[in-house]
Amino acid sequence: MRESAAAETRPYHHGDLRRALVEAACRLLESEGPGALSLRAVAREAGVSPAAPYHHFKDKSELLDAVAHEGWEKLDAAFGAVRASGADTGHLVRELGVAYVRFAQAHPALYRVMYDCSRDKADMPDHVHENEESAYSRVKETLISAGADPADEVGLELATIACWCAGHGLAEMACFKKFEPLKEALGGEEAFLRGVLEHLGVFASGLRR
Amino acid sequence: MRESAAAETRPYHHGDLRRALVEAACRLLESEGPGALSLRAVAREAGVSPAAPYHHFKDKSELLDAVAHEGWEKLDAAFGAVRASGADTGHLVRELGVAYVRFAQAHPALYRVMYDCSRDKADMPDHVHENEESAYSRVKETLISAGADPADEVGLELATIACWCAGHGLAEMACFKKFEPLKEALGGEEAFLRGVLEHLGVFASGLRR
DNA sequence: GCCCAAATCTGAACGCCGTCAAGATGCATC
DNA sequence: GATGCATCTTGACGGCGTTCAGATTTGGGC
Repeated sequence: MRESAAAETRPYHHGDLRRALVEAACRLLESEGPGALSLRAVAREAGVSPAAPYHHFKDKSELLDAVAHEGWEKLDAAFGAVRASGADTGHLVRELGVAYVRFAQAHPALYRVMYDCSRDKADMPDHVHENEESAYSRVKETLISAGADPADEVGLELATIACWCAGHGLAEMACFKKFEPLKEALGGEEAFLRGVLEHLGVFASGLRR
Repeated sequence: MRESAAAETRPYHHGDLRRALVEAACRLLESEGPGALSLRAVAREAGVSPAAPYHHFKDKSELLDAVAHEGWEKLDAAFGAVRASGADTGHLVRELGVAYVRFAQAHPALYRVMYDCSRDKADMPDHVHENEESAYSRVKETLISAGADPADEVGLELATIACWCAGHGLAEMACFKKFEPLKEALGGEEAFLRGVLEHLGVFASGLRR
């Protein structure tokens, strides 16, 4: 059994317990929510003793880091799909914003873990800093292809952060029941999201100031 | 001792244990961070047994709700101070945004509890819905006094949400070390905050579109 | 093919947590 | 002064994160 894993490092006893633990954690996260994500429960789900994870992760938080990393890569992929979908450049930034919120809504518990980890380390995950394929970099690229001046590094960075603020803020607001009447009045969630993004200005014309 | 409290309901044994517990929780939150905020630790800090809180709160989460409520009222007060400071209406919305981020930075643990509670209940706290003195309402009023059309209820609500998204997003981004070089390049945090807000469009002219 | 050191897992234990039931304590009213 | 009730304590339960000693498996050198 389990031939799909055990591909890269392949440790000793279990096949690849490290990977198995991360997958078990993601499974628990989707099915039971973030409150149910204890180290012991993950070990149980992976069919292993409560102490076993400590041979692969220093800490519970280090396991959560690995889960969060998985999440950021899924977000990267979602952004990649939007850019590959061939929407016209003028609306691409807004579409990334919508995709971001949709991701947060599709995986709310994972999204929460992602930011909890970031806050605890007072920074975004390493792979967002270094990787040119990261979701953050994709936003920056999209801003450039929408007409931003690549030479104005400061302005570009500020615009990227602004997009990120808007996306994260909207993702956290969109789940509040308080706004459901408004969503209905606008004829659905999609219209709500675009409505808020347009009122932020940046997303209206793809780029502005 | 303790004559400032014991004003409203005034229970029996302790003076006002309910209030004392909330205050103890806030104290722990400021001094030890959100990770150290256990029910038992709060009871210890308040000088009572671990089971005593259960006569005043159904749950740990109900105690946290009370702490969060305290936080939202402090935020209301901070917004009230900005509006009373007499900054000109054109920049008031941006100033509220800056004040929001400053609040989140001054009380990071409390800010986290405030939103954790909101997410758990899938909504903002009741007093934000109902109270005309709430921080949320103050943003809306400020938008009107900056020139928004009070008759366009949908547009006004969308603009208010947009402000809230921007503020919350910025508050969560501003603490990431990733952006420190940029802050230095811009000559300080204040410039960073205003820079991002301006790139969001809404805050630039107080209102747009 | 065998043995050893190292890597991996188990089992039991510690202290802390949230929560609950039963009993002690003190206030308020009659 | 006795009664009743809200309040607080004590002690217990199961679950948690973490550690450590010991059992088990593995791959590499002979």
